[in-house]
Amino acid sequence: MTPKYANVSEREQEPPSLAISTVIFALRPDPETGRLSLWLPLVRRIRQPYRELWALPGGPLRPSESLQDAAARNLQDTTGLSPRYLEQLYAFGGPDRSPTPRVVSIVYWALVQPDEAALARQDENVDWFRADAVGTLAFDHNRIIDYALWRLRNKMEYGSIAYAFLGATFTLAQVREVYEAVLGRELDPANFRRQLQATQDIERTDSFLQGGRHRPPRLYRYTGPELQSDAFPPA
Amino acid sequence: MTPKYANVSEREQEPPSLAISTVIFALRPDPETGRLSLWLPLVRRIRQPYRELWALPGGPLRPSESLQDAAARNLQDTTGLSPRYLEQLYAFGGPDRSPTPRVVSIVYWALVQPDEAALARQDENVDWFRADAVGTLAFDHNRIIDYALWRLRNKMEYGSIAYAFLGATFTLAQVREVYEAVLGRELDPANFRRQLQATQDIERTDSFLQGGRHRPPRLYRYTGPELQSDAFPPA
DNA sequence: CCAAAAGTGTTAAACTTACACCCATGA
DNA sequence: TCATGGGTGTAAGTTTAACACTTTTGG
Repeated sequence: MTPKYANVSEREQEPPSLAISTVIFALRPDPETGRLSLWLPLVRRIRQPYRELWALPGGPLRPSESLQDAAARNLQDTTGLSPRYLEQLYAFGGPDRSPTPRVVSIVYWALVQPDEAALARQDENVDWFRADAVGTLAFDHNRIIDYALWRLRNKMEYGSIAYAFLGATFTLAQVREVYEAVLGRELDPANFRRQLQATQDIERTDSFLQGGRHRPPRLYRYTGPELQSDAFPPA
Repeated sequence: MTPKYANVSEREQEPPSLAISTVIFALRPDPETGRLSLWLPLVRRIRQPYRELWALPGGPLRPSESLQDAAARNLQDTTGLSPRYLEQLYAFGGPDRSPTPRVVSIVYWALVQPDEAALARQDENVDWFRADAVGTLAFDHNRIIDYALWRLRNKMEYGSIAYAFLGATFTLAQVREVYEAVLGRELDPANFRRQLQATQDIERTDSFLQGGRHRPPRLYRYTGPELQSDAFPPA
């Protein structure tokens, strides 16, 4: 048993404060290659510490809102989007992750659909970056993003989160593109399509996506369990 | 956008306080059937709210310790054991999980080896319970335990955490017993043994476990990646 | 008609699963 | 020597993975 306070200076420290941050992922085509890739919004810090550096969107927890609600609000404020998927990532709280007053951050990660062009919400202090090229960020935020990426890829391996990136209907090739963008490797179209169809999570519609350069692919609809639903993990 | 404060009473609330709690799992033989089952220690609350009810061990975060360290200390204090495995579980922070002042709890889960008989550390206010029969606990602690169990079983499916329950050497049948106790179903000994041997995580020793009633089984040693290592997930 | 993506078929290899069987020991 | 858990063998069923092949559209 250690004594209640190791020394006087500790006794006089304030209790650590709490903040909520969010890693928001969206897929958008790379302006150069045209292939889908992962992007996320960052905000520029306007005060010390780390003033002028980019950081994850975040803020304090309000008295009456749940952790999840705080994260969702966060996301709404910085992107204007509603999350299709929102889940707690991790609580970061090392005594040295922030200079001076200690901050414990509970971090959420979210997936949003980009097509709503709301990606356009950029200004001097909010911008989107490729997930694999964010530069040096404030605090331990690079580490946080790495972890979020790891978790995203993990979930992808055996999950239905892919649909959180897509609209109400989609082609099987689009689902494959999502997987390829997130996992960073190519997948066999033939086998992939069969694996998808083997899960009961999607259902074919009678529509086809017109306007492509070749044979129009059939559209499908997600019918599996509620994505993200709410508050709690058992995903 | 919601207004900054919904009403005056909210403005006057204190910021939520932070606590660390720990779900500590150990395997011990059931006093009746003799088969291994999951147990965890709980502490009796000595103050309101929920006075006299059993609850997860926990306490405040000290100024200079990391979240992980706080959880480890917690565990040391209540069981006298060091965790072989300790990982963050989830942060619980609904505005209504505790009457009156709001508390955000960052919960860890741990696996310990029971053989050190330190299970004996029981007194009026600390006792061990079967994980599937804890009764009604304080706060949302039943829910937390359910989630910890879910996560444990999940990790078990494709992981090497099983070894965290065992000593330096063990028989393959012991590993199987761990799996059976946690997953709650029987496994084919023949196939299970082969699957274990197929992973590179264990290595055979030249010793055999003597004293059984039948043919002495060979002892093995874990040689895979550090269990639990520290601070961070990428398990 | 041609290029290219959509979509189907086929087969070898890998991995599960179930269960028969032999082995070695304490009693 | 027998009962029992330790340990090996094996064959059917299922899943994965690679890739050839047919279909349908826009140009």
